[in-house]
Amino acid sequence: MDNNTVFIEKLRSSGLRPTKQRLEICKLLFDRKKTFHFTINDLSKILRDKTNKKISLATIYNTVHSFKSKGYLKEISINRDKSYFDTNTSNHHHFLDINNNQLIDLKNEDVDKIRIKKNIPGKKITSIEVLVKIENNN
Amino acid sequence: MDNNTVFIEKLRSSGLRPTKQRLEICKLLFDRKKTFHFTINDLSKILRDKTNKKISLATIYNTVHSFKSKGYLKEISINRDKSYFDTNTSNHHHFLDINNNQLIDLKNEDVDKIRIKKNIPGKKITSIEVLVKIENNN
DNA sequence: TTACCTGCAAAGAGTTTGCAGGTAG
DNA sequence: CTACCTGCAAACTCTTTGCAGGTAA
Repeated sequence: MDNNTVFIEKLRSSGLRPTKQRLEICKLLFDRKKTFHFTINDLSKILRDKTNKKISLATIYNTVHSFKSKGYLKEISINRDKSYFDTNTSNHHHFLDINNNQLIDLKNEDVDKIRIKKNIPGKKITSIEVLVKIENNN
Repeated sequence: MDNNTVFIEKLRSSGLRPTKQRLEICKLLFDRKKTFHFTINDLSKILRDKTNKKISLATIYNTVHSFKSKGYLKEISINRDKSYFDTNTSNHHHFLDINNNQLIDLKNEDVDKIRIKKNIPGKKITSIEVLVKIENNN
């Protein structure tokens, strides 16, 4: 199964038709070995540089949000300036370098298992996210 | 030393003159036993209800931000819709109830000490924040 | 009196939405 | 052919800023 088929499948399963623009987005997001952290604005700029034409924000937003709903992308809340997305959808934590606002994945084995000793009646835990802020040593 | 004196001191040490409006804000933020989590919008509404007049957003923003810089308030990033602030400025973690977007403090002893086994050369860790998302059990 | 503050309204940034023409199925 | 998609621009939300009159010291 080649990449293009995979992308079309990803789009269809997210309830989206495979269009030229969306396939470009897929290529950028999913055709890579390493995790990719990005904002909508990053994505828009990279797409413009790569394809030499503008893919409209409406398209980028609807595609990214559909992927997020389907679980193909994860949203990370690190500040309220922008939304950050992560192509690594597994459970994992992050470093945030506050000197350049860059996210770095922490593998699960890099963090001891976290045990929460408090329980809220009637509620269950759905996720545990650790954000480790780092800065230059100087 | 009565509360008012404390508030005036807090304002002055944050580089702000004690004005009627700012003292109202102090009363709301610091005259309480339990931690208070709020957004600027919450604060604005509560102040309007309490004092029966509108304290302008400009005043609320500049006061809250000065308190934050001085370390009297802490900002918490949980999503990009709004900025959340916390009157508990000690190191601690949070539950986020995703059914009602409510924050609940986790005392330090409720979470095992977190050890990060990965090291980024040239960088040092400045903080470790855990966000535990919870939802209704049903 | 002087520097700072307040309230208002306008400006900004990121995101979302409505619409008219275009494309996948 | 129909439903969905694209690009554009306008609308929205939260936050920040500029300004003119007001207030603390």
